[in-house]
Amino acid sequence: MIRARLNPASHAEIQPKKVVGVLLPLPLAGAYDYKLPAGTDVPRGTLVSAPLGNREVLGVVWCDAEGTVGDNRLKEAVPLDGGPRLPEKLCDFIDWVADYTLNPPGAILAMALRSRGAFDPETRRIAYVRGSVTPPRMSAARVRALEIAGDGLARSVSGLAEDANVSAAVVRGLVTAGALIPTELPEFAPFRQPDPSFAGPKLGDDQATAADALRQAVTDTKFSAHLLDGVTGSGKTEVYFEAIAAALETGKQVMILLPEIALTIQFLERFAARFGVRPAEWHSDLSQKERRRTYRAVMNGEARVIVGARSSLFLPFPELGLIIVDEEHEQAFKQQEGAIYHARDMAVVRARIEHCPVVLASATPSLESFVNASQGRYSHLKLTSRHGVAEMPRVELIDLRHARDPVDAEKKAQWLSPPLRAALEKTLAAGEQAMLFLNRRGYAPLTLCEACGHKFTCPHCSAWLVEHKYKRRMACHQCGYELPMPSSCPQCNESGTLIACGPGVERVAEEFAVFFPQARFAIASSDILHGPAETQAAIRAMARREIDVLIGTQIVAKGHHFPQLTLVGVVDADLGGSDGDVRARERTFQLLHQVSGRAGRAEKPGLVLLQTRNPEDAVMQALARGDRDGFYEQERGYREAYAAPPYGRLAALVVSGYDGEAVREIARQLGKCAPNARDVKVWGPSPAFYALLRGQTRERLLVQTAKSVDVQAYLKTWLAGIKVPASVRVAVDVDPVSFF
DNA sequence: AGCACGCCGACT
DNA sequence: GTCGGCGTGCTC
Repeated sequence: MIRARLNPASHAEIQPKKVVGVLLPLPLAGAYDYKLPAGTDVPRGTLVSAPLGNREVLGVVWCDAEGTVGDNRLKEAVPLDGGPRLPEKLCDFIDWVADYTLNPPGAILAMALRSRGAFDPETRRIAYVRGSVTPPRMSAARVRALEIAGDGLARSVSGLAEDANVSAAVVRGLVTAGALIPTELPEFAPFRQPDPSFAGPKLGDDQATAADALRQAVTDTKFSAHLLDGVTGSGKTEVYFEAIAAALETGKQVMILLPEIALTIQFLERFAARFGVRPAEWHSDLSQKERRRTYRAVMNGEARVIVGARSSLFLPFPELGLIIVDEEHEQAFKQQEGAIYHARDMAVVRARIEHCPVVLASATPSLESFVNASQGRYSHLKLTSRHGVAEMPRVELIDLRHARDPVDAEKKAQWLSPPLRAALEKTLAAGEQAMLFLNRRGYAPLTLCEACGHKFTCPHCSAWLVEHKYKRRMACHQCGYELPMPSSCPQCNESGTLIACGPGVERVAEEFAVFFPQARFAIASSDILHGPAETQAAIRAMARREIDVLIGTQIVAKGHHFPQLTLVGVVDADLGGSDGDVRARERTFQLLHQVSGRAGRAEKPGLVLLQTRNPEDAVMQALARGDRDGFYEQERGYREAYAAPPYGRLAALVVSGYDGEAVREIARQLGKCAPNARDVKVWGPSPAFYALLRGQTRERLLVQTAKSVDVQAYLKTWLAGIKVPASVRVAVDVDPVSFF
């Protein structure tokens, strides 16, 4: 890091050096006091280079000096060259998130500074153009290189070598000979600007109404929150594109949050079709260089629209005018590692701080957003009709308790019931496509030995090993532990005694192939399709009708449009039904609703068959009746009755560490020393769902309070009363969404 | 997060 | 006798 020294004027020493609080991107309790160079003062947000121990770290001028450390011990922090500064509203946001999540502010700051070298001075690229000299000795390679360079474009040595299909040595030789002349280019190519009027929208009536409301909200330049609530295929994206257009027209920046990177690829295309260029991206897969480029472009305002994962929340937008959270109900928005936060909720907070609107879009909103909208805190923009002529699919339940094969059936099916098979047959005969959905990777979730009862479990996690027939291995889905598929039982050494229990997508596919040997099918799950490119290829194969049936997990649940897909079969609709999680029912509904939305998106009507053992269950009934709002109302009622969120607050403490006894001891102590307070209940400790995860023992405590209680204050008091050894970690999860 | 300081096993 | 394992603790 470069320390810029100001000119040491002779009387500078006389002036007292100003002392300020500097926040370092480290999990320290608070800001550290540093002196500033004599005669200087800089505002909050200014980036400095600060000596810490024997090294020099990046820091941010944050607050007034605390004065708790003696003046003689204070070191000097030097503002970076060029005076780069984080926007003050970002600093406010970081403080807010730190307070809310009970994390040290430095840990949150670290998330906002996740681009190494973002503040280093910009370098220049050397590129070469054709000069007037032609060297006396010309080879075929030289001729080719100079011919290519003759177009006037400036190229790097390697760039020209590649374009002309010559070696880099040839190019370097031409440089030495003076035939190529060096020029300087900016370090990065500039971002191309999205054009709000590139391709005007074609909106239906309710889309236009919603779009107008959002355009208005953007031009109001004040905080507002909007639930953009529309069934699958109703065109939510086109609607919020209009809000984006409005933001671009008024010179504001836009942040778009998507739950996972896999979805960004097709999003970029849609965006480009509307605005002429792809938006800038921000996610963990970016290279060092791309991060630096994008971070700088956001900070200097060159990047107008950023689409990204939850970490985009902490980018230094100087003039943010709109935040979009698409698929706002998705659990992937909840960061579970390190600082635990919910990106959707924090997006609302950032919008409040930035005085700009935030749009939460979903076909199946989170109950929290649904309640906020119905109570008027958010505007509720409903899109009711599907695009064009498509209608919502018919949903029917198959009661697995009765829909069995006759005992003497020749081929006895285990996972595909007779009604589902009949529907598949009919669909295939009509030349249409089908999808089978099972949210479980691999062949079988449990393998056991018939002879001795041995169950295959992960040595590092309290989880079963899942057989993957395709890879011929057993794998732990929690930590990635794998072993080759054994042929005999490791406990009793018997061979041929291992039996697969329960279905995974691979097993459903195997059964499907037995019944439909002519049908072309593909399995789509994250361990078979490696990365977005392969996923995209499978989706394309389906769209081109090279496949009749797609058998997949979550990854096929959203965002794809297959006009010929008229049947969706859900192999196990009860999966993940009742694990004591307040949100389990909501999640089942959301997932199945989303999967159902894949059927019948063009002019052909769709049919969805849900195989269940609980057809009376409210979730199944609501899905079958297509009564989404009825389900939400009922769910809202439960939450209210039990003072569950959003009618009460929850926070979890997760105690973890490799020393199981130490973990349980700290958890016990925490349970004992929980302060008594009005409207606060503490549950536990009890082992977490995965009591062992990646070798670490995990215990959980749950705090449930009335809405009026200051949970953060309660937790602070509680945690202050206990000394935790370094080998044990206590993570605070405010507003937990899962109980794993 | 680094990096140092500090107590217990296999090496020149 | 030392080099070095990573547990614990501090950095304005």
